[in-house]
Amino acid sequence: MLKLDHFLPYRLSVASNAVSTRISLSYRKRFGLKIPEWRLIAILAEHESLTPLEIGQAGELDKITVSRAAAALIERGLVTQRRNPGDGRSHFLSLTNDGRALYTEIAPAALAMEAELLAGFSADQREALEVLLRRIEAAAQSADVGTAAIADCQQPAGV
Amino acid sequence: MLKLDHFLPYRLSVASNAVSTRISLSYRKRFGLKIPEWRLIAILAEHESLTPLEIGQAGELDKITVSRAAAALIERGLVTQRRNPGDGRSHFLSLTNDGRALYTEIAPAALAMEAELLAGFSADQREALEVLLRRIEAAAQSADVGTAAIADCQQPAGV
DNA sequence: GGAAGATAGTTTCAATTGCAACTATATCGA
DNA sequence: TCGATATAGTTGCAATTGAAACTATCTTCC
Repeated sequence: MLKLDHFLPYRLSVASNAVSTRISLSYRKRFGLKIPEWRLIAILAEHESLTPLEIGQAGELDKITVSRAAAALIERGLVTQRRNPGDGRSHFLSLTNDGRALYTEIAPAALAMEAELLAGFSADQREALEVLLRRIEAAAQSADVGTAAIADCQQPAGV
Repeated sequence: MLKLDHFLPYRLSVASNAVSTRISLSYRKRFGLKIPEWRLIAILAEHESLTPLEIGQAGELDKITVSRAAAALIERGLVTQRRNPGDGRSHFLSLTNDGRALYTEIAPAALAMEAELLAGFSADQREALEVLLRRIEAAAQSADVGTAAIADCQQPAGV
């Protein structure tokens, strides 16, 4: 019989919510960033210049979320827009100097938080955890396709 | 430097969202249940009769969520309320026969879904995953306390 | 070269969610 | 025993979120 307490989707959700709540609080309080905004900054920090579509693909964000996060960050002067010469519907986003400066502040804090969460885990355990999470994700997504053919599916945000 | 793709909170969130989305879709389509409603049913199936407060503690649901889920389930005749002789502010909730019948339909489906997600995982791996998730959850929550003393804190739902 | 359909991104509207305020009951202390 | 405070649960309101509709541009095909 099913025991909720040992049910994987439940445990996964509880763990993820605990982590998200903790991090979200911290980003918001210290930097005034919501999670999708932070995620957008992290992606741009790694990729220099991307279109909203590419950002969505890189960070599992739906296009609405990217659009709103980008608007907020542009407003704050952390991100800039450039025309995309190859496609007039689109545009490139990149970090401003201020955006980059903020990132160099946040990144260490984020890594410290991660370290705190993983304190006491061996390198092997960390590696194993990542692998397991990726496999579960893949299984859930492939199952999605079988369940309901969702073409332009929106995905919820998170950390 | 931080790589989002290998950042634990990110991976955890992405995996959890993938699973939640998949399951949520399935529960809603097949049984007309939202996630907190399903969770409430699962808890009552294991505990016979509980107050909303106890349900919240058992299932990491905040009191508002329990209240609304219970109202919806009572409306559908899947759950009943009984006075709590020991405390007039509170009441006991339990499954009706219909509720129990629904549970016996859903539980196997839920377990099948879990099995699908964990297909190819060894028993050791499953065990390890659960342990890791619990430890991360505990770490995130103990950190919470340090960050902001939140007494009657609300928690987001999930699967 | 222009109509038909596809795609990038934004906006609008409805549903969900959470906080804060509220009601009702219980407990504590003088 | 009664006033003050705490607790269980609900409700109102504001903020967040997502689906669908919309605008603008691009591509295809006649």
